[in-house]
Amino acid sequence: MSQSPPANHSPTAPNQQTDTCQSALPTLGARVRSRRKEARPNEIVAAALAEFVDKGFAGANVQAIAKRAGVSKGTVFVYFETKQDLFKAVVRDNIAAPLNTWRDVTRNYRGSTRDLIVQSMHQWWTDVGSTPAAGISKLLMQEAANFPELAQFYQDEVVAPGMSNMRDILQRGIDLGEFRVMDLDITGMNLFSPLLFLAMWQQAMGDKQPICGPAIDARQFIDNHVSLMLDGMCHRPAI
Amino acid sequence: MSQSPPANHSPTAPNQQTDTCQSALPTLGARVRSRRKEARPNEIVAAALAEFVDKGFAGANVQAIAKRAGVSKGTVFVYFETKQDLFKAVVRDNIAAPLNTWRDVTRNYRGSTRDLIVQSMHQWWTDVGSTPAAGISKLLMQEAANFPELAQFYQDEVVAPGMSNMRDILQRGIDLGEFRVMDLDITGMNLFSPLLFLAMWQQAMGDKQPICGPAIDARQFIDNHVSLMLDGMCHRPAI
DNA sequence: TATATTATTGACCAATTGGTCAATAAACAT
DNA sequence: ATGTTTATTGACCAATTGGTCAATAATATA
Repeated sequence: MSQSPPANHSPTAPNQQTDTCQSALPTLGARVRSRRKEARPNEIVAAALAEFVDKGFAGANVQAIAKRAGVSKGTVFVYFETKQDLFKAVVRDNIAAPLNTWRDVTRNYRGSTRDLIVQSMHQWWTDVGSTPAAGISKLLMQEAANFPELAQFYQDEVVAPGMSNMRDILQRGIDLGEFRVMDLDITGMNLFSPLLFLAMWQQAMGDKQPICGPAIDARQFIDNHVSLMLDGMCHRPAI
Repeated sequence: MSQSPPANHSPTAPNQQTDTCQSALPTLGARVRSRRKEARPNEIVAAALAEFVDKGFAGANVQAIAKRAGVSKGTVFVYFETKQDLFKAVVRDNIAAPLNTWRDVTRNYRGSTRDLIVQSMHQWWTDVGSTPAAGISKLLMQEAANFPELAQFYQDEVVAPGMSNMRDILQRGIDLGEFRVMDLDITGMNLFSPLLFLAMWQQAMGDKQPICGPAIDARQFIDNHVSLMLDGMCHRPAI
């Protein structure tokens, strides 16, 4: 599209705002244009993550992303064909890495399954739940309907492996005689969903303005949750 | 499509798309314009709920809302000053009602607290979690940062009363000697957050395309969750 | 130093869309 | 029938924004 008779410039020239870049750090003497082909994609994706998590896909502004990344809008479209492609790159780049290291905890664990669950959850919180990457969950929850292929990707790359890990943990507890027999899928979700919820909640209400009532302490939340899920709320004598 | 320089209009008249209404049911012989001042606001809010939940605030299109409501875009702006005002009306109108009837269950209950929890959760799922109103939670999770006053409103009108209800239930269980002593706030969130998560999850992945792996059965999910939270996963003899 | 290469830019375009308002037609009054 | 009121409409405007591309300046090369 666009026939663009550009010639020298602005032949018609009415009123038009310009897309000024205004790099983040135009300090005196600093190079005005820097050429760093290798670094750009990651910087742009990082900037885009923040903007998308903040505003959602439709609300995100490409120029704002460019500004955050310290480049012009044109540069963004050099490295990513469209806004949608950039969005997909953001999702893909931010969900793959942490999951594998998380699963390794399960495989190499020696102690009781109770301790494994506690440690596994704290680890997930440290590596994912408390990081900007947790915003991806919030984001996909909103945009899943508009990006079915991304939802599928998330399902395959995050949800399925995550649930598989939870099943492994529960099965280990059953095999070792610690836990009673139960439905592994449902119980896995019951066990893990409060963490996902807390992550999304803090993304939405958390460190911004003090919107939410009392801030929730993640460590206390997790410990209390595990205690309830393993021992229950009812009075019962220890075995 | 179609510049339509119709009749006397368009003095300047360049190329311009028209905002056609195209009412949902223009069946033959039907009145083309109907005047129903009283019914409009509710119809528009209902249509807007669906659109906002689907697309988010920024992604929602006022004309699409108007079409869903069977009116023209102009009519929407007769009843609501701006898109933001409409959004606020949607939130306000869809969260107040169900909560009160939900709390009544707690007040009037005679049986065991265990049964109260089970019934209360199933009731919430029926009245809220499984209805379009649950989309509000998903929506606010995304837009809270951009609408701090709405987030505060949600906090005051939904979160605080909801947590208060959970505290009442847990305290009842403790007073009746059913439950051990625990932190009411944290435990309340631990107990309820899986339901909220499931509601948002099904809003995002649920009945649309079969994106998600296996569909989650809410009844089974709730029953399993309550069983875990009250009795725990560990082997223990009944008291 | 001079020349070739290319990463980066920003003015520009085209399409979308929140919001306006004079014209219109459905109800009501006489 | 005739006139008055007003709920509804849709053409229109103005601002925003995803996306383009010829010009530009930072490198590499000769």
